[in-house]
Formats: sequence, structure tokens, C-alpha cells
Amino acid sequence: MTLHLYNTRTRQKEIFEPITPDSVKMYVCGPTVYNLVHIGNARPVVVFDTLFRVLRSLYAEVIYARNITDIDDKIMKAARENNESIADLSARYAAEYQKDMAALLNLEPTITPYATHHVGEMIAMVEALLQRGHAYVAENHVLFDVKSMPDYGRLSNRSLDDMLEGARVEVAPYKKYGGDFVLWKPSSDSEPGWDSPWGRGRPGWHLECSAMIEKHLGHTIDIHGGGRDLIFPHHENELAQSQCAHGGTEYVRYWMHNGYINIDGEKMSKSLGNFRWVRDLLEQFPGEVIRFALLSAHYRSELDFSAALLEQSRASLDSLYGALRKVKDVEAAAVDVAASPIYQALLDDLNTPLAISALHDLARRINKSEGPELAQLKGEILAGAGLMGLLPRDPDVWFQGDASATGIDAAQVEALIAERQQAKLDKNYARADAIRQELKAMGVVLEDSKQGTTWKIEN
RNA sequence: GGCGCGAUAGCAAAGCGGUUAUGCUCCGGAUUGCAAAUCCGUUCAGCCCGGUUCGACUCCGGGUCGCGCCUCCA
Repeated sequence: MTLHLYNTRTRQKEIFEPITPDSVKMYVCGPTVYNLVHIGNARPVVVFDTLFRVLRSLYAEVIYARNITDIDDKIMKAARENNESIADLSARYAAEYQKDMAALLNLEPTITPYATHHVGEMIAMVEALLQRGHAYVAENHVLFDVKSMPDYGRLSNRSLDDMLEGARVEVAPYKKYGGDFVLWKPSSDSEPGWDSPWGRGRPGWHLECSAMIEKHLGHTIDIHGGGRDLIFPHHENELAQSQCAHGGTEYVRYWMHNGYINIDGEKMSKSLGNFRWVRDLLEQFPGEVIRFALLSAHYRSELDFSAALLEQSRASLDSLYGALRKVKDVEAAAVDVAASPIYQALLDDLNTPLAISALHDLARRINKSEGPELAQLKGEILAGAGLMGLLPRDPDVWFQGDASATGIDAAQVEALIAERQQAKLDKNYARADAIRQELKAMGVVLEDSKQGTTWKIEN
């Protein structure tokens, strides 16, 4: 039972071994809370939530930290536009984020650190970098001196000169070298700021993750995750800061990055105006459908998000829940998930598409089977799906929804089904069909079987 | 200019040097008062050109096309 993970730093799959046996420390970059989150923000959360679940099945202790960035220039701008305090705005959107992530069936991380709670630690790290000669002060800024670190650029696999050649951004005049990045920058009186040895100011973007990891997880962690776009500059710079502040100690053993989400084949971007907010999607689809869609491709691949993908995901879940509905009165057997093909697929760098195909295989076997093996199959499918955060619901709830949300009175539906049952016994098929039509008009679809008649809400 | 990724059937998406991926759709069959669900089956693959091999969708080389990053970014 070996977990293999693709490590961005080495660009290959490796056997995962935690630093401390039976204990894993994982950190994932969370959102900057200045708006609702879009589907691109949700992908790493779902991916690493799945990894979190797999890790917990393998190790006695898994500490999973996912931060909230609650100080940032984008937040400052949004607060100004909203005429709202930064603290209020970031707290509001942090709460919305938690709500959306819960709707996508993500577990709470072990730790949710906030950037603004760690300014002291950030200042201490900047001081350490200055002391060790990896940073310098210039015009009230503190900058990281990338040339002081011999293997800067190793994570993103690029050389300093190559980076500057393609740079799209003008180099600030106070930088000794164009690639140097800001650790601390001054704040004007109207901007939020904290007192520091270099005057009132605020931290650079990369610093918070380094400081929070140092405080909560230590100098070396097992896994650091995030979107592919964070490899450079964010993670490269985080790595540089932390490693240099700690005298060269390895910062992260396994770097993991998920691929992008495209919308109808195009990159999701502000200029195209094609952002998909999780909140909007949740109005049209259950969170589980969105989660399923995100897991339907391998996490390192690009994923094209579209209405067709969501419809297909819903159809797949209908099929899986259909099998569960058949065995809803069967008590699931306790199973050893380790033997499951689903587990094997997930251990291979989170091969969720393959794991999902194994889910379908189990569903088919449930549909075909009768008798005692159903308990075993039910146990297997639930345990396997649980590793991905899927199929947690009562199948009746899946198909029939929540009466308060659908406005459908289950008792009334049941009464009509009973009446139709009698009509069928009386061979009064005209009446039976009329009842079917009546319910159909309400959005209720009937399914007759040997066990009786079940119903579901039409999508 | 530098670094990197990808191309699989109508659509989505995996594994694999040889033997069914899987899901949705289409078609046929079983079942069915009707309808659905379910089961069985069929059809439809591997961008192009070489090479290695008994055998290549899979490995290697070269093209073509598409995409990403190079200091806002999931």
C-alpha cells in the first residue's frame, strides 16, 4: 500500500514517505478573500480535500492547513470601492468561502490560519532574512535578494536571466536586481499597516504562507499544494524565503499543483468575462455534482468546465445513487478499503477518473446482484466514494430532494402512488396513466419495479 | 527568447508493450399494461511520418496543431 505523488520539483511521480512516520503535514494555498470564489478556486480545495481523506486513511495524524489571505492590495481596493473596512470585507468573504467549500462537501482543514494573525511572525522572518544576508532595505521596502540563493528557480525550473528576459513588468528602481521581490512594503497613512523595524507597512504577498507554515507546521513540511499558476512566482519565492530564513533547511518535500480550469474551451479570465462563481453554479446544481465534475479529470490535467460536463456528472451520480437506492435497506458491511480498486487508483497520484470508473463497476454489480453480497458491495462503494467525498447522502434525498426546497409534498406524492397502485390492480390503466401525468406535471417521475413504485424529482 | 504541457471513439476521460477501460449519447435485444430504471450486446479510438520490437495507442526520434507560465492569478 504505497502512495505515489507527482512532485512538481522533480517533475516525476515519487513514492510518498512522510518525514515522521504516521504523521503528515500538508499546506494548501487558500483564497484571497475580496470576492466570491470561482470554480478555479474550488478545484485545489476539492483535489487536496481528496488527498486529505486518502492521507487520513494511511496515517494516524494528518495536519492539513489551508490559509485565508485577508490582507492584500486587491482586498484594499475592493474595500475602498465598497466603502467598507478591510476587516469587514475580508471576514464577509471568508465566511462565504467557507460556505461554498462546505457545499462542495469539503472537510474542514485541521488549521485555517489568517494572514493578519501572523504579522509578528512575518516580521520576525524578514529580520532573520536580513540577518542572514538574504534581504536588504531600500526606500522603506525590504527586498529578498534572489542572487543570494544559489538554486533560486529550481522549483519552477527556470534560470534568473531567462525570467527577466520575458518579464512583462517594469522593474522597480530600488531593486538591486530585477528578480528581487518584496518582503515588506510601506503603507501610506490611508492604507492598512503594521509597525515594523522598517516603518509602518505591510507584508509582501509570499510572506504569509512562509510565516504560517513555520508557526503551525515547522521548518519542513511534507506536502505543499496549490494551483499550477502559483509555482512561479509564489511558491518559488516562498521556498526561497523559508529556506534561506532557516539556514538552508528543506522547506517542502512534495510540491503538488493542480491544472487550470477552462470555461467552454477558453481560459477563465476577467477580460473574457467568463468567470464561473461557485455560488452561481450551486444555484443550478447540487454541490456534489460540481465536486464530481472537478474529480472527473485527473487533477494535473486541464479541465474544461461546461454545462455538458455538469449534466454528465449529474447523470453519473444518478446512476450511482440509483444503485444505492436499491440497497438502501441493506446494512453496509465493514470492508477493508485497502483492497479496493478505488483505493489503488487514488494511491496512484489521485487517479480520480479511474476511481470513478471503479465506482461504476460496483454500481453495476449491485444492480445485478441479489442476496448477501449486497452488503459487501454497498460497503465497498460507500467506503471508496467516501475517499473522494462522494455519495454521502441518502439516495432518497438525492432523488427526491428536500421538500422545503422543491415545494413537493412527499405525503401527497405517496398518496397518489397508492391510488395509482389500486387503479393498476383494478386494471384501470387510464386512471393510472392520468396519475402518472399529474405527477409528471409536478416534476415527479415514477419508476415501477417489482418492489413497488419509487419516485424522483425530474432534473 | 526561455521553460513546460497536451492531442484517445459523437462527447467526456483513464490504464496498459499483447487480452472489455469507464460514463454519457446512438443502435439492437431482454424486461415492461404505459413509462422509467436495470441488465446484455453492437458500432464508433488513439494527430502525422519514421524507428525499436515477434507485436506500438503505449517506448524513442522528427514534424503538425493546440495550450500554459516567464513577478495580479486556483
